[in-house]
Amino acid sequence: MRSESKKDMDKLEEARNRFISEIAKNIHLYNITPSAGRLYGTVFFSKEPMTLDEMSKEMGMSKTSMSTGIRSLLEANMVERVWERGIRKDLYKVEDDWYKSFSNVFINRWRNATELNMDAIQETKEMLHNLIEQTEDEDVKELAEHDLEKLVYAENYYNWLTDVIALFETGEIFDIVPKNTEKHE
Amino acid sequence: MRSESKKDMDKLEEARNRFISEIAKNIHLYNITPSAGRLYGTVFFSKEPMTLDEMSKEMGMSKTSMSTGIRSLLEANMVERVWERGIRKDLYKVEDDWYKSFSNVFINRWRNATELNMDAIQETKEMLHNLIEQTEDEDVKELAEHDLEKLVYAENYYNWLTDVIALFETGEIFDIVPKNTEKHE
DNA sequence: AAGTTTGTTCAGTAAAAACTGTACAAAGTT
DNA sequence: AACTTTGTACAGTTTTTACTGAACAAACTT
Repeated sequence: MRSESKKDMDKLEEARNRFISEIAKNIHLYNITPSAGRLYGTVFFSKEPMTLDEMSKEMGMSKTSMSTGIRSLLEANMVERVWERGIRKDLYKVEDDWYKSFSNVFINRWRNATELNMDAIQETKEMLHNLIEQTEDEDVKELAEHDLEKLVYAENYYNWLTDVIALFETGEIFDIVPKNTEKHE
Repeated sequence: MRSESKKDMDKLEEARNRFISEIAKNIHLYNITPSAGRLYGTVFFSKEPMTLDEMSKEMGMSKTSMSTGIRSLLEANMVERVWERGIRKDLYKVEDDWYKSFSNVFINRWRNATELNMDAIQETKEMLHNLIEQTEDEDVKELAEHDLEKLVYAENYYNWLTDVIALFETGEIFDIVPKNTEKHE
């Protein structure tokens, strides 16, 4: 290999690294660690699907870390496992529909939180209703009623959020904001 | 105070705690620590705006933690400072427009990440263009061109995301998904 | 001006999370 | 059946993050 090519290959690495580092910095929005973010970037630029061993070598990190990193990326639907005839090792490539990746993450995370919060609201409301019914302490009663109002507000908010999430779930969002946006003029 | 009232007050605390604990569990979606989430819940149920000292006492944590916790909530627009005549201490209450809170968090976090990523894409593209122009290594050239294609795709995706974010920024989202949703039937 | 009250900075500590190497189980190869 | 290869569980270590108390600065009170 000529030293010239070597230098050019380094420049390519450098360019890729500029983008990978930025991904690593912002990936926490997907609840993914920076190093799993670098892993994502590495697989993103790879021409072929990668094995855990290749990732390990490329990243200079343990295979164990690759395994856990890839799993978190898989769970976020940002990476997928692919099969290739004659290859025993697991192969991974990035999910190539980024719109889908984003939607998946957005939906899963917010819907999950929303459901749990709504359950909590229902339970709390019930506890407060019971308390109001049985208490003889007027102050407590008043406080509980005040709390109930706040919870009803919260409930409405979560209903709204559920509807927003549904935009992404149904794909309706792509009617509102079309996918094939060309570069803004 | 009668022992009966004491027990009822405990029950109120218990009910509130059910909701507060759930918030604490899911607040990481806003990049906020669980304990700052509990703090939010505490202020949420308080009838009056609270001081740092009151929070400290209520939460059984240091005032320093209250200070940093409140700051993170302030930055997320989830809490606001209020003024009351004759009171020297800083008073805080929860931002009572949750739709606004959500939008703020959503907008700030995603727009910021999107801008940084788009900057990185521009820079990386430039680096790759330069490399393609000057390299004599055909393999490197091919790889760089391949990378460029991927970056163009990413660019389109971020344009789309920018438009989605704009729905929330402009408030257009409330035309699409109306706020005053009554409880789903 | 001296004395308080109040919030924050900072250094040290405690708790949590990320990473590694070893050991092992499952599946493939001989 | 013995041997390899491959991915993951687990225990220990390192790194990062959260929390605290002491010291301090700014603003208010006397």
